[in-house]
Amino acid sequence: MPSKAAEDYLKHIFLLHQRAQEDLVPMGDLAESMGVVPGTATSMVKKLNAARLVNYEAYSGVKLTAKGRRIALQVLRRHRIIETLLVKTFGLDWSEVHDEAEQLEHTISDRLLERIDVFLGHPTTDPHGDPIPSAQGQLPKSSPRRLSDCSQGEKVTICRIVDQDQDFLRFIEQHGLKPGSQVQIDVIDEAGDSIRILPERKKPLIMGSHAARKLLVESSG
Amino acid sequence: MPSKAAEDYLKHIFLLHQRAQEDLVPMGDLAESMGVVPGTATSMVKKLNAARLVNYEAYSGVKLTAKGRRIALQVLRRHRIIETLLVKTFGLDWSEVHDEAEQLEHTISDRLLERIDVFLGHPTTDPHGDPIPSAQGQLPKSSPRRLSDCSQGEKVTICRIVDQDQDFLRFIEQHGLKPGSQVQIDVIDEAGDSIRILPERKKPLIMGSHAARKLLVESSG
DNA sequence: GAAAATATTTTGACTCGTCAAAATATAGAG
DNA sequence: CTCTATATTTTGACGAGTCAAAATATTTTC
Ligand SMILES: [Mn+2]
Ligand SMILES: [Mn+2]
Ligand SMILES: [Mn+2]
Ligand SMILES: [Mn+2]
Repeated sequence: MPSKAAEDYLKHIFLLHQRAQEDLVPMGDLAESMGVVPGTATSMVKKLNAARLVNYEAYSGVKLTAKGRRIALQVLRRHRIIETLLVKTFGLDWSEVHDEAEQLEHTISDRLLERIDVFLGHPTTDPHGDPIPSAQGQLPKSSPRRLSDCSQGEKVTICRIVDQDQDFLRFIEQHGLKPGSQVQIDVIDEAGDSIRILPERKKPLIMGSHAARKLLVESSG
Repeated sequence: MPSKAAEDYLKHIFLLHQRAQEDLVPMGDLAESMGVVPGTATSMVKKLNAARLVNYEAYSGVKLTAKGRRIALQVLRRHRIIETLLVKTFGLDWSEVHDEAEQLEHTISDRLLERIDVFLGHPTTDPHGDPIPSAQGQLPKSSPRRLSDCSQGEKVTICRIVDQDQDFLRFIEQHGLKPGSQVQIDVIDEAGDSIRILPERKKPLIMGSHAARKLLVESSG
């Protein structure tokens, strides 16, 4: 029943809520994330509130109701399954599937989605390592560390890249840092705000800690 | 650049033009085909006219310009390739893919479409036997006969069903009359306005000539 | 060839999602 | 505590796509 726009708002509220520890998502953050002017976010959120999909407190922020959360997770599931299909089956580059999925997530029927899920063999993570919610809306939770928090000499496996920016993803790919790749932490330069890492097959590289914070890892072995 | 609605109008104008020998498509027909009120069709057609996608003559009708035709064929290509994907790859029933494709045809990028085309091995007809326009907008033309025009005793192969109605398609399927199936004309009952046919593996059936007109065939062998 | 029937266009209104800019509330600095 | 900076909401407007119903044009009928 919710419109495409409404689905996107719910999804963005969910994601912003996840990444900030705050209970309420501020309207400014939501507007920025949605790429709209703040007043637009306010008016949409009021509609979502009237539809009992969010709880909205003026001047404080917004959070999802159980119903809103359910829809947000469904949209996320669609998005990530579609991305997986585009990369695995049709060979699109992982850096270019996000925008396509952003549209398709609102267009594909439940029936088709489940067929695709079966076709892909029920994948649990998308090409960026993002977990795929189950059809029942369960999000397999794990708490991987950030690459930026690892200690010198450690060997870790990249498991997730939390940034959809095309240029960043291409950068990551060029240095062989896709989910599943192993790297060793070579040097941590606190003063220089950077980290030097040794990918398995590619050349060593130095990346700023801001970028390193966007790579999630788990211990190898 | 054209909106989803505009794409659909162009497609419908193209299809109506094909099926009627008239040069101009009347606004009433277009409105009915689009499922909108006549005034709505008029206002959209005026916009398409302003965008040089159609030539519109008040109180007479509308026809596509070269540019409009190009877009219509692209949309048709998308639609039919998507239907093929849904049936062949994801196993959806051919009677239920039309509505889904009606949406997806406006959502999928050119890049993805070409990947899907490659994945499917460049199909030339969709699950209903409708020809798929080439990427350059060439529509392989053939002029198959109608089942209703066949003569008694003839053996023919069904090659196309020109009706997207779910119930009709399910009826066709139940009697083993999908594109590719062979049938023999058993009895032609002019007075009763019906035709009796013998499918290969299924039971004989009698269908009205209105329905028989929607099945296109070619001579077997 | 006039009257009636039918088709088309026009007008005015509505919803949705959006922006610009004004009004207002809240948070922060001193 | 008061003033200023920042965040949020309100207001008024817009384009897209649509409908209902009135106005008008065209076609058919007699
Ligand atoms: Mn989206
Ligand atoms: Mn992703
Ligand atoms: Mn469509
Ligand atoms: Mn078809």
